[in-house]
Amino acid sequence: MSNCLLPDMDRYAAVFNALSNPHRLQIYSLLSGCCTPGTTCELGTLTDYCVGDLGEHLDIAPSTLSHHLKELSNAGLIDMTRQGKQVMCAVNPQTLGEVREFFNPAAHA
Amino acid sequence: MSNCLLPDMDRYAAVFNALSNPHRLQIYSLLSGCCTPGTTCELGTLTDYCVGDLGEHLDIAPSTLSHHLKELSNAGLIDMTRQGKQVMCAVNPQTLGEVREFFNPAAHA
DNA sequence: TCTATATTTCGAAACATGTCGAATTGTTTA
DNA sequence: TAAACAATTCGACATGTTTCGAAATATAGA
Repeated sequence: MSNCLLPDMDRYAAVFNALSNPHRLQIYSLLSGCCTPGTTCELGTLTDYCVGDLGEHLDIAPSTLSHHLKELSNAGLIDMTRQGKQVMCAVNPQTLGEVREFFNPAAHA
Repeated sequence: MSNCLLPDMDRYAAVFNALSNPHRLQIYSLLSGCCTPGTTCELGTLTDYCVGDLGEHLDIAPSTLSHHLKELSNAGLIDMTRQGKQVMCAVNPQTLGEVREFFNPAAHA
């Protein structure tokens, strides 16, 4: 059994590309539960936000936000599900696990 | 003490940007010691390569390789030091540690 | 000093990205 | 059904990225 990651190179590159934009990284951090305004960091506490609530933290046009969310979703970093008028966003835990392994491959051997 | 990462958002975005290109990610993986040709994965075994040796794995022009190495270096992901005619490249362990914390912040609390 | 080897810098072309406003789609409530 | 709210799609523009070849720089050895 190999930990070899080279075959997945393009997929990991796409994941890092999704995190390479400050706005997208901020979105991902918010969903990761890091530094919710008014709280101390409760890391590992994944938090759901609807698109509109995310927008209140970001100072970008709704269309731009939508574009960034699509990129995060396409990369597998977040899941988006409609609930009534709103669309809820959440970290995809499986992809988070894969990225952790990428940087810390010995830890799961 | 807070694990808050928001102040470092732009820096992390720059790190992920450096890893967002398949060629750069392959360079970083080679230096990380993952999947050296002819070996099984010996992860955590950071490996040094000179620029020319990296180029033999990549099928890109030397000038392009040089550009990518500069990006990885600027992001703090690798260190480059000249040794005679050659320039040796190696993973910067501190930045690797910071990225690990980004995805696994509870682990060091 | 001259030559060979290793790497970088420069300039240009092709391509991708981030951003917005306007228009559109989906959903709930009056 | 009509209006209001939430989010997305589309088209356009400015900016940034990837790539190369040619030229320049750095080092070692004859």
